[in-house]
Amino acid sequence: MIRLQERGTTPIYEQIVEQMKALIAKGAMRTGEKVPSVRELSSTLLINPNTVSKAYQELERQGVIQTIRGKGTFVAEPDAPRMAVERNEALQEEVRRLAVEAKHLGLKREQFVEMITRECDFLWGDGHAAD
Amino acid sequence: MIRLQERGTTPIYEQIVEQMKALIAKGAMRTGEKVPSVRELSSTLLINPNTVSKAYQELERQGVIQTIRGKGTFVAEPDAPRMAVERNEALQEEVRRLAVEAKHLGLKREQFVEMITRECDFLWGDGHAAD
DNA sequence: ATAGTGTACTATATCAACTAGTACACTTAA
DNA sequence: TTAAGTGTACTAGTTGATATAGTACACTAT
Repeated sequence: MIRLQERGTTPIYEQIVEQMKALIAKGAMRTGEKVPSVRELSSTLLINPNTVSKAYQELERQGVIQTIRGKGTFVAEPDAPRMAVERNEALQEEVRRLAVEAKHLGLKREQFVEMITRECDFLWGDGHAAD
Repeated sequence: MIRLQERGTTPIYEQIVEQMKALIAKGAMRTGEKVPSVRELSSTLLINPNTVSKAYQELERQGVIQTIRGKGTFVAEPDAPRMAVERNEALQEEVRRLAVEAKHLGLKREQFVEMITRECDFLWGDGHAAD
């Protein structure tokens, strides 16, 4: 379900955040579904419970999941993304970075756009659906 | 020319690398042009010369600039991107991350594609030129 | 009661990033 | 030759994020 990369400097809690968001975006986990408990996931990944807790707190801060004390943690409803303004600007900035990187790699405009389009097909669907 | 963000955890040397690549991709600096010396840039940005040196070494590793001992550092020719395979895979991965983030932000497919297209227009040119 | 949930807290260890200072090898020009 | 400017290498030290370990608390469900 979640695989950690030992190599590289990306923090464990960030890897959990990204992969959890990817699973939800792909539809592998759906709204209201229960995610693994802090202790369960920490024992599966052989890491400290505090590290999982930190990841879950970040996910909740972004509105991706919702925690209920004593019950557990669940996938939140996708209607109200929090910090939308700041994260939108951050997304803009990352798009710029990626385009610059693509050009330095020698990619042509069509190659880059095609790379994006392929990923969009996977996430949003192939055709031109409403969402 | 280069502006550092105090806030945030992004290392200074990485900010220099990214901004320098952006300047070159935009055409603000052209092949063969001299870039500021290590000591000059470090004194301008009020940072340690070693930090600038580290950024320049990373840029040379990526084939973006070329250093000549005793003479200075210059924008390299864009013909031979190094580490192309690894960096291409890294670019793929980042594209996935961005698409996931965009979907979590509630963006529709067309909005995301439009955001990309706008940046491509800026870097590669508006029309459908060969490059 | 008991077990399972998320959370909070202190303490500790590790490592990357950054700074400071010094020194060396090289190129260019006076 | 001398002086100034280039990139580079090295040691030493500080800071902050990351992760771990251990303990404890409040809540929920059975």
